[in-house]
Parts: sequence; structure tokens; C-alpha cells
Amino acid sequence: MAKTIQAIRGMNDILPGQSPAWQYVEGVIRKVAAQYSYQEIRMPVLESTELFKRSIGEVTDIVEKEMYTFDDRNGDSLTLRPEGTASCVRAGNEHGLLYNQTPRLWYMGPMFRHERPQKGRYRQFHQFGIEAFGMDGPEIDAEVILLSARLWQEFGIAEQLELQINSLASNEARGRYRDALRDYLRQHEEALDEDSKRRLDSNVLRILDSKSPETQALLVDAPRLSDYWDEESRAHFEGLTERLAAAGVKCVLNEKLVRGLDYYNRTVFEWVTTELGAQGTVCAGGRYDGLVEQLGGKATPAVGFAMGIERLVLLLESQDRIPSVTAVDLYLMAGDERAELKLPAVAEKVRDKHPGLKVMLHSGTQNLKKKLMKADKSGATYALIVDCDVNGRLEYQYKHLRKRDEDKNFTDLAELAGLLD
RNA sequence: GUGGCUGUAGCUCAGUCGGUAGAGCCCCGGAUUGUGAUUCCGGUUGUCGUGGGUUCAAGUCCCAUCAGCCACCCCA
Repeated sequence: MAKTIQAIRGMNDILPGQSPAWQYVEGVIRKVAAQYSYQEIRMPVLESTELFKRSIGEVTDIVEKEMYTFDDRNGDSLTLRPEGTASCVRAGNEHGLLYNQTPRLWYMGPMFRHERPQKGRYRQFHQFGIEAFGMDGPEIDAEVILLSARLWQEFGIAEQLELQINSLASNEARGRYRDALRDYLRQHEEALDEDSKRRLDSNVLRILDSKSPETQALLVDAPRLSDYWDEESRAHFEGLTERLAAAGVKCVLNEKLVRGLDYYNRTVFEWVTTELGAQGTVCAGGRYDGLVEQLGGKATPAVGFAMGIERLVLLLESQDRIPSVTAVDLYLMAGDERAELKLPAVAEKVRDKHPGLKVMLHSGTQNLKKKLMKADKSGATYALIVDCDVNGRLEYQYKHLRKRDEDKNFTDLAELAGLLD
């Protein structure tokens, strides 16, 4: 036997048993995105490596050690996209979608990060994302968050998710805070954990969400980001929280919430759950007013989020919120050899008349008992046995496989319609 | 990238002190030759993750490696 080949580590097959859950999730997402008049955009999975270095930030973990990067045959450096926003902005700039316009866009598809796999974290994973460009008021931040909140309502998991929100303020204000925080932490450097010491130079703000208890104790008396907010950012933040409150969406201020990607400013938010272990963030996003210009476009404010589909599916499964669907509705079989020849034609007629019905045609040569066993095993609700009388006329026997004593015989296929509920 | 746990049949798992591989489910056949669900009888499950080593003998002990899970890191 030839040696079998396994899937790449951290890259999962979505098997037939799982695909109905995915189709359900994708269907609800498409519906809700349409309710808010967002339009789909589909970007390539491969982009120039430079795009992600310039958008996500050179010194982030994603760019430094998590990207699938390789040289094309002509020597260009290409990267499998680790997230969607950069690609979306690139496409918007490239096709003139953003200039003097206010597009509301969504995308869904696979992303790639070379991390150690664990629950809710995979090397190929899927994100649904939305991005709204050209609008700088808090009402669009609110819209984006309300869209996500509606998804939780639709899925029936609103109770399991908490909205955490913060403002990173303007780049200048954040810069002043970063300096103040660094000054404070330098005075207590010896008390910091190793990771935080390293971040003192590379990314001070990330020390805020360190899991080390000693570091957190140190942060109690540290400068607070909200004390450094500029007036415009404060007004923007209040405008957002007032709109959320008016719409009945609860949120908690988390002053230690800073995003991992460099391009965020002002509003940042996360929807978190305690149901998924260490990977509790199901959806996260914020405002990124500088990114379009940073990638060569005209200065354009923007806000968006990304949602991890795997985490969403895991959460739905943990709450038993995935509707069951039957794989087969009607199982069709022949009772004799002459009917066998006409069976595909009968199946086509049934499919013509009942387009929504999932019709499975028996294949194989077992006797009728075996056919019915197969029908039962298929999960079908109904079976239809087709026979041929001496004159070549077709006769039908209908059986309800989930209720007893529901057999019926008829010679006109049209009678089937009245039997399917 | 770091650490802990785990890899035996398609699935869930047992396998004692090292002595040539087991159960249930599933699948196939039959009881019942054209009527499923319950029942009964019979049958196939296999590179014990992979590669080395120790040993007369390794699923079992040792080393390496791959994969999965959980946590760190990071992130959705």
C-alpha cells in the first residue's frame, strides 16, 4: 500500500458532517450583511509581501514570524494573506473604490498564519470581515458594531458574548501615553515578566494585557490611557457609546484593550466569550483612519472588524445552536428490473416538480430489503418504490420512513405532491 | 517558538509483570427468495502514528520524529 499523505499541520478539512454548520453560518452572515447594504468583495489569497509589512506593521508577530511567505518563480516575494483588511484596502485603492466614495464592504474566506495550532486557532482559518470607508463619525462605528450584535441575536448566542470597547485616541495622544507608560514601567523594570521587558522597547501598549499577575499588579498605579485622550477622540468615543446605549447594546470599557495590529486608532472593540478557553475573541475590530493613505491612497477614514468563523462555529456547537438539516428527503428505488431502467427519468421528473426536495436515487443491485435498509440509513424521510406492471405502466408505492402505517399506492406521480409535507 | 498530555480496527476505547491483537458501534452476509426500524446468528476489520534502539521476544521499555489536544506566546 502506498504511503498516505496527511493534510498540512493546522489546516483542516471541513467534512460532510460539518459542512451544514458552515453553510448555515455563511448563510446568516450573507443575509445580515445584505440587511445593512454591505456589498461583497472577493480578494486573492496571495498578495505581495510588502502589502502586509506596510499595513500590519514590521515588528508585529504576524509579520515577523507567522506569515507564509515564499518567492514566486520570478523572484517576487509573495505571502498568503494573514488577514483581510490590507487586501481590501489595496483592492479599493487599485480600483478607485475609496476616493470620494463611502463603500461598505464585506468579505469572507481563508486566512493563513503559521502559529502553533490549538483550540480555535488554526494555520488556515476563515474570517468574515466588514470594512466601511470614507466616514469619520461615530455613527458608522456604531453601525459596524450593531451589525455584529445582530449576528449574535440571529445565532442565539448574544448571552455568551460581551462587548469590550476602548479608544486608542489619535496617534499623537497615544504617542504621549505610550511615553508616559514606558517611563512608569522603566521605574519598575525588574518587577516585569520577561515578555513584558522585551515589549518595553518593541510594543509598550501590549504590556497592558499581559497575563502575568505581577505585571498586572504593577499596572494598577500606571498611567491610564483615557487620561491622555484628546478632545476629538473623547467626543467620538462618547458619540459611539451613546448610540450603542440608545440601541440597547451593552458594552464595557476595557482600557487595557489594545489591538495587535499597528494600523488602529480611536475606536477598538472585541466580542469575547468564556466558552472557548484561551481563544475567547470571536470578533474584533476598530477604526483605522491612517491605513488607506499609508498604502498609497488618498487619506480616507475607515472602520471594520474581522470575525473568526471557526471560533463562531465552535461557540454555536457549544451552545447547541446549529439547526439540523436532513441530507436526504426522498429515497427513490425500483421494485423490478424494468422499472430500474425508468428510475432516473422518474427521479428527474420528481426534481422538476419539487425543486427544493433532496432526492437520492438508489444505486446498486441489492434486493428490495437492502434498498429499504439503505433508504432508512440515509436518513431520508420518505421512500418511493417504482414498479412496472405487465403493460409497462409505472406504479408507485410511497412509504413514510419516520411514521408507521403511512404506505400508499398510486399510478399518477402527481399524487406524490400531496404526500410530502 | 516554549511546555504538558495523548497516538491500538472506519468510530469510541481496553490491552495486567515485555510473551505474536481485543470489545462495542459501524459495515457485510443470513434467519425472512419483494418491504426498513426491533430481535437473533455468522463474518471482515489492523504497517499498534513513523523510524531507530534494548531484548530470545516490544502495542508495552528507551531515543528520535510526525500528528492531535491543552496552555504559554500571539491573535480572529
